[in-house]
Amino acid sequence: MELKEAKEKFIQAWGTLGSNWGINRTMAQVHALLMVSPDPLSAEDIQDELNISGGNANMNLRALIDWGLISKVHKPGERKEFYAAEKDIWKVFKQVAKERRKREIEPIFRVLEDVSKISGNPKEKNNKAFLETVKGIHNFASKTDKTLETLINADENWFMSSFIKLMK
Amino acid sequence: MELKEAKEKFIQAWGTLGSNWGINRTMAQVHALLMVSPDPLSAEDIQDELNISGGNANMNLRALIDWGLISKVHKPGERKEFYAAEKDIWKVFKQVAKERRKREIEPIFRVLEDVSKISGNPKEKNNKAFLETVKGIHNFASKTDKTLETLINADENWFMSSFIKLMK
DNA sequence: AATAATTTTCAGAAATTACTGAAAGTTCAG
DNA sequence: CTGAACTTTCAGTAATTTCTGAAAATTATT
Repeated sequence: MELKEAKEKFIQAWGTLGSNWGINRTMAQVHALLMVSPDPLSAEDIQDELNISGGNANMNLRALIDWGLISKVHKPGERKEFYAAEKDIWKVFKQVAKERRKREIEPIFRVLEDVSKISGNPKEKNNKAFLETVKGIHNFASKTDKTLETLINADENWFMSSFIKLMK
Repeated sequence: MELKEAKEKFIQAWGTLGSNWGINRTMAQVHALLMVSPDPLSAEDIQDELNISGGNANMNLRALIDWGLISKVHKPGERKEFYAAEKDIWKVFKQVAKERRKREIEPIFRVLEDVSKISGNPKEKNNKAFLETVKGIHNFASKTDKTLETLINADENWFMSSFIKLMK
C-alpha cells in the first residue's frame, strides 16, 4: 500500500472513531492529518488535503486548539500560520480526558446534587427508587472523577506499569 | 423539588450526556426513565412519559436490549411486554465498555494493522512520521484493550479498592 | 496609508441523523 | 379459526448538525 492511500484510510478511520464518540468527523480528520504529517501544515494545506472549505477548516482548527490537541506554529519568514498536533497518543488521551471531565462530569454532578433534593418521604417506593439510582450514579461519578484526576496527572510509564501489576 | 420535576431533569441530563458520547438522545432518555422507575414499564408507558411515537420507543428499546442495558420482563397475566433497566451503575458502565470495545477497538485495530503495511523506505521522513504515529496508537490501543478486558471481568469492590490503593 | 494576504465569522444550504405514523406482522384468548 | 392486542418495520418527513462561500475583520508589507 502506498503512503497516500494509508494516510487516507487512517484519516477516515479516525474520523469514524471521533464521530462515534461525539466528536465531529471533520475535526477528528483534521487531527488525524496533523498527527501523521511530519511537518506543520497551513490551513490551506488542510483544505486541499481534506477537500473542505476555508471556513470549515478554520472552525475545526480553532476547536482543536480549544481542546488543547494542536497548536499554532509560526514559521519565520512565512505569512501564514501553521498547525501541528501533539503526537504522543498518551498525552492526547490525557488531554481529551481532562477536557471531557471539565465539560461533562462537572455539569452532571450539579444535576445529581440538584435532583437529590426531592420533597416527600424517602421511604416511599417511587422516591426510594429514584434516590437510590441517583445516589449510585453520584457515588460512581465521584470515584470516576478522582480516578481521572489521578490519570491526568500521571505519567504513562508509571501508570501503565502500576496498572499492569494490578491486573495480575 | 417534586419527584416528577426531578425525574424530568435527570432524564434530560442523561440524554445530553448520551448525545455528547455518540449515543442517541432518546435512547439515553429511555434508559434514564427505566433506571429511575421502581417497576418495569411498558412501551406505552414510555411513549407517554417521553412523548415519543410507538415506532421510536420500539426502536430505542431494541437498541437498549442490544447493548445489554435493559431487558424484557414478562408480567404474568399481562399481554404487554415490560422493560426494566439494570440499575447498578457499575454494571452499566462495564456493559457499555464491553460493547464499545467490541464495536470500536476491534475495527480500529484492523485499520492500524492494515495501514502499517506501507511500501517505501521506512526511514524516509514522511513514511517515518506516519509509521511512528500509527505504531504509537497501536501500542496504546493494545494496552487499553487489555485494561478494558480486565475491567469488564472485575468486580467493583475489588477494582475500586485496588485502584484507590494504587492512587495513593 | 494603501494594498495585499490571511483569518474569522456567520447566514443560508446541504448532509446527516432521528422520528412519525400507518401498514404489516405476530401472538394469543375465546 | 377469528379478531383484538400488541409489536415491528420502514418510507417519508422533520429536526439537527455540519459545511460552504462570501463578506468583514485583521495583520503584514510596501
